[in-house]
Amino acid sequence: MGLRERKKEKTRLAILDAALDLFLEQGYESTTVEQIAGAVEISPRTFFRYFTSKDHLVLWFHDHGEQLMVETLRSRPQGDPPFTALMHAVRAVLSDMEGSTEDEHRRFLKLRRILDENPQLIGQSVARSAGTERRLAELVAERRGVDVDTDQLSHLIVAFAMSAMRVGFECPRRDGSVPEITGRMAETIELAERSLRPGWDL
Amino acid sequence: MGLRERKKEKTRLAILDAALDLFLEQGYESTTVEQIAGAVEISPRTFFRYFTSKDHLVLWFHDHGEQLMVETLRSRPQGDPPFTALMHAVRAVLSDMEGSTEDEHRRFLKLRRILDENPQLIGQSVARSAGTERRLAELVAERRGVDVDTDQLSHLIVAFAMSAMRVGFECPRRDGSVPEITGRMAETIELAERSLRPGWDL
DNA sequence: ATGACTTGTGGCACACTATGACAGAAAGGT
DNA sequence: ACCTTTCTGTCATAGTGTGCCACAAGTCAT
Repeated sequence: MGLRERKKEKTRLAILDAALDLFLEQGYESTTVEQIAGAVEISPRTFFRYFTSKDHLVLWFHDHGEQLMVETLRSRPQGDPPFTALMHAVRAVLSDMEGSTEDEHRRFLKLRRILDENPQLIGQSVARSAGTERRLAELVAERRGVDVDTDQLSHLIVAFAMSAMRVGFECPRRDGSVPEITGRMAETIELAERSLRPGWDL
Repeated sequence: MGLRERKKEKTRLAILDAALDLFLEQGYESTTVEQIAGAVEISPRTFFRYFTSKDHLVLWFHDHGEQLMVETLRSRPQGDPPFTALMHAVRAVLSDMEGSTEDEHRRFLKLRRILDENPQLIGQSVARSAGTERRLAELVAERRGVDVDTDQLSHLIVAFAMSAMRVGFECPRRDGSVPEITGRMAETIELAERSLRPGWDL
């Protein structure tokens, strides 16, 4: 990896960290792109070359998770029932989170606090999920050998799986360390699995 | 109802209709608030007094549905299992849709086409749901006699119910008349009910 | 009807997000 | 060193959304 790419990654993280801190200090809405850019000494124009929008700062985590889920789902054996395969994908996201660096944990916890204080950002995050669900539904439909445009169950399977993940992520008892949070998310996932009739997703 | 209120309602609908038509003609993104305001001969400033944002034009339907769901949920007997009560609320939205005027049906079908062509708007709509889910979760938690801030199942019940509604609304085979659409949504809801283990929501 | 009172409207200024275009700086490869 | 590719800052611009104030329109007395 050349100097250029290392520098870019460094800038990306500097922007992210500066933004998260500013959001926590003075709120999301009242922090401007100009301030963020100023804090890392880049021009506002350059900011938009690293993050397509201000919202994107809070969605980077989501984007990472989505990519991981899609990859995991693809790698699961075709014999797995679709919902089971999706649950593996969700657990892959949890493991990834547990296995990441201290810095990333800090960012994640900051992000959580910011989302907590700005419900409209949870909305943005959920909005992002709409696209994710579409992509996952295509994979599930392929597994089930049906047409994604006409099969409702494929969509329902994905929607339930994402619901479980989201509830585990955002819902109750928000504080704690990363392992505590992932632990609780795992509980929610199990709760969802227990709630469904065996064989419903075939 | 005085002249003033009638006039306001008329303006509101004029804005809505003009906007929906413009969105269909030339796309959502490339239609500006100035154009919409021009089409109904009001100032752009006044537009924002009727709709808080451009997005809000596409969310008016969602807002109406949410209000109806909350009211219906409140009116269901406390003895109903929570998910059952929610399903009644969803069905109330469907009946309301079927029972509304021809004009409203036309608006609804236009909106559907617009959402279909602009996936990011589905995202916005889903984002709106985040707030709705929170409010519904509070009602469900109350029914179950638990604390909404610590009980995951209450949130999961709501998330599953809203998933079913959303899948039915946006997913497969988008065309058709209003009764056809509500009919398909009803099917999806039943599918969701069959997928869950009896008594899971107690 | 005439007046006083309340509410809606238009115009203006303004802050902010986001994008296109171009020139110059920095990094990569030879 | 040289040339190419990629990144950066500056400038201009479009569009959304809000506060403010004067004015018009609807409302409600007498």
